[in-house]
Amino acid sequence: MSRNNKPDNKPAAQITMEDVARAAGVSRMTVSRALKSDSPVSPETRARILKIVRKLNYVPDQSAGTLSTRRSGFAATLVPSLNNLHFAESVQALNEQLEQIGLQMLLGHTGYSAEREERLIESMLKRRPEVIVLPFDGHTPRTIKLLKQANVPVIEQWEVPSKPVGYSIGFSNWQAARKMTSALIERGYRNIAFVSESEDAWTRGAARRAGFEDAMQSAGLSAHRMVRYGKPPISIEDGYHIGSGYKEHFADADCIFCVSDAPAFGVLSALKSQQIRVPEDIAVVGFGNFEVSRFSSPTISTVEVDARGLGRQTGELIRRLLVDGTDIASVPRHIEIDVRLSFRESTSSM
Amino acid sequence: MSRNNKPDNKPAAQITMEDVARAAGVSRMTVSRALKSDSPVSPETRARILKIVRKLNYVPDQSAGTLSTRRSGFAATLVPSLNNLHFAESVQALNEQLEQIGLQMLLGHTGYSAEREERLIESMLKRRPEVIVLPFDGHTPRTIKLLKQANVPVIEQWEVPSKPVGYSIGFSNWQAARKMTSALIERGYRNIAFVSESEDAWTRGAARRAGFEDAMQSAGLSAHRMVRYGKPPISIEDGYHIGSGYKEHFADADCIFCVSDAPAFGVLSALKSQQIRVPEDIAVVGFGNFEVSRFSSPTISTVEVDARGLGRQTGELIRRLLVDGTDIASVPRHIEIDVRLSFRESTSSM
DNA sequence: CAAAGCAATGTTACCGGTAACATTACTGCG
DNA sequence: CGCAGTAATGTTACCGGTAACATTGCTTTG
Repeated sequence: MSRNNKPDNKPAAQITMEDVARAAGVSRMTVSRALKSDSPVSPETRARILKIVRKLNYVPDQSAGTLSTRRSGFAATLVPSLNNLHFAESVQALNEQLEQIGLQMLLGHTGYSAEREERLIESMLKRRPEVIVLPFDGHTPRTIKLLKQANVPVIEQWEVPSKPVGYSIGFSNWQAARKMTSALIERGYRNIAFVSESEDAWTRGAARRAGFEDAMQSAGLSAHRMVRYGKPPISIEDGYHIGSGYKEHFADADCIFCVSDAPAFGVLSALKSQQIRVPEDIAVVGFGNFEVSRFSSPTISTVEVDARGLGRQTGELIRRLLVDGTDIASVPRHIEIDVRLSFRESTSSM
Repeated sequence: MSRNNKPDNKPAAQITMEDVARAAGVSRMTVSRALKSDSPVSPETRARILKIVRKLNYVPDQSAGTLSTRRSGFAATLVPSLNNLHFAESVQALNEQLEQIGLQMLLGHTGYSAEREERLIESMLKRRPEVIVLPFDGHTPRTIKLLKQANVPVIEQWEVPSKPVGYSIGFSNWQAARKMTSALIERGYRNIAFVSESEDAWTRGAARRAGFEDAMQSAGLSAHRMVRYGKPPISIEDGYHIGSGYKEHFADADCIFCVSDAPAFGVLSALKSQQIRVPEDIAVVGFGNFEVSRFSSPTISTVEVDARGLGRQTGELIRRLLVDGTDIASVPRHIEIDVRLSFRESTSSM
């Protein structure tokens, strides 16, 4: 039992299926079958093999399996950043679904850069993922080519793509911001300022800003109160900095609409430290329904987005595409995530 | 050029190295060499091959490479949860380092469960990771056996392991909490309450609680004011709930030490809504230096922990172990992350 | 000028699994 | 009783790369 025939004292050779087969007195193939629950192996043989597998702590090498079956078991997943609870939560929810399907997530973050995205995709394609999940922020032409050539389902998240590569799941940030802006106008606000990142050419933030502008202009109001500061993802601290420039930016404004709850909280904090009352002197509005917006004082009005739900639904979509015997043609190309306006203490109730 | 000999109209065959070799009129091996920058290939041949590679959009299949070289290029990474900015940030920082080294992260979250951790490790071992990074929260016996048998560097993060499997990086949560508690006592607080999760048997929260208890007892004070609520990771909302029970839990306390900044913010928020003044009526202290604790009002005293730094240093450790020609024996088995006490407005300055 | 050295490329075998087909030993049935 | 049918297992080849060694044609050197 404790013999050691092989004199290879180099890299402490891994146990292979061959070792298990030898110990069980069967062929490799039978071991392979014993490990697949639906294959025809006699119960006794299977039991014997599984016992040996456990004893030797044998762990199959999936690279070899992948090579043969041409199924990698990988789901390539990109997010803009993990440094944002929304993305982190959606990744976590997606990961839980993937585990159930038996897929391993390959994670990367684009850092809001289309070039980084391209590099990441290229490097992940080497792993032959069975599905590719990525944020829609606009892609480089080469990225699009790579995605198409990969020949696997592509799922774009968060924003509704103008020209979808494959499937998509999310909501129109433009419309959501427009809706919130219109609701604010309806509540009597006229001089609304908008706070967003300074470099958001490709992000959802830009779509929100455009939605804000459209709503203002449609109502005959000016959308010139624009504050751009901080790199995405814009932080509480960035918001605090912006809020500290109240006199400069917001002296004649009656409401500050922020591109996300993080800067909204920061703005709020800065206003309080200047004794400016919210919502009496000025209203503050966020986007995303981060936990902090529900427990700040005053609580922050915001656009509620269900990030966990988005991750979960992405997982369900993948299941339908890869696992279930679904007729692929019947799977919807786009899944709309609904958003809700939530008015809290940081805006007056009229 | 556009011939299609193979009649396999099933899975739209991927382009392989053979295809490139044929197009370039060389052998597979030469193509393989042309793609490795340090291999001896004539400049002209390499240029010709690379041109074809680009034209065909050839992407090598890394499973095949892995099988042959026995190097997977994977770094298995586990975190308790992504739903916590600390972990999310450390993962992001680690990922940035891994990319530079050319490693792909395999991510999983344990959900604070040792059984889930075991399952995840088993499944990741199938990918033959070159390094395994995981939180130290205590492991199942089988997990430890699997880790040792994997025969690759194991790095335990966040807490200093009692019996390290391999390398470790982090700090003693026990000592950090003890230090903060002692400092609070020194500042005159006597009736300090401690807020933590209800099910933290294996988490760093338990270590912090023990450190608190030890400091209190060493000072001859009672550590009986314990509030346990919420599942890890304890949230702002959990903190709010706890803070709402002020009369019940904290009527005779002069300070509330929370296991993390999230519940501290929630507690603070609940106290304010009950017109209880912080720090005049009672002090509030957190742990972790989350961004929110620097911008709440009052700002929250806390234990500063550099999560990004921990992730980055983990990456550097991996580089030393796998890439650099370092003498492995010279690599330290443990890297201590230093923590700092940060006193802000939520505690009186004495 | 022969022998040695070297740069560039090719050949063969193998990594560790699984698909596909082959074989073997039973079982049931006309 | 012989043959078809089936369950259990074995054999062979292959997935797509790369390690290791072989080969080829020059150049260098004593």
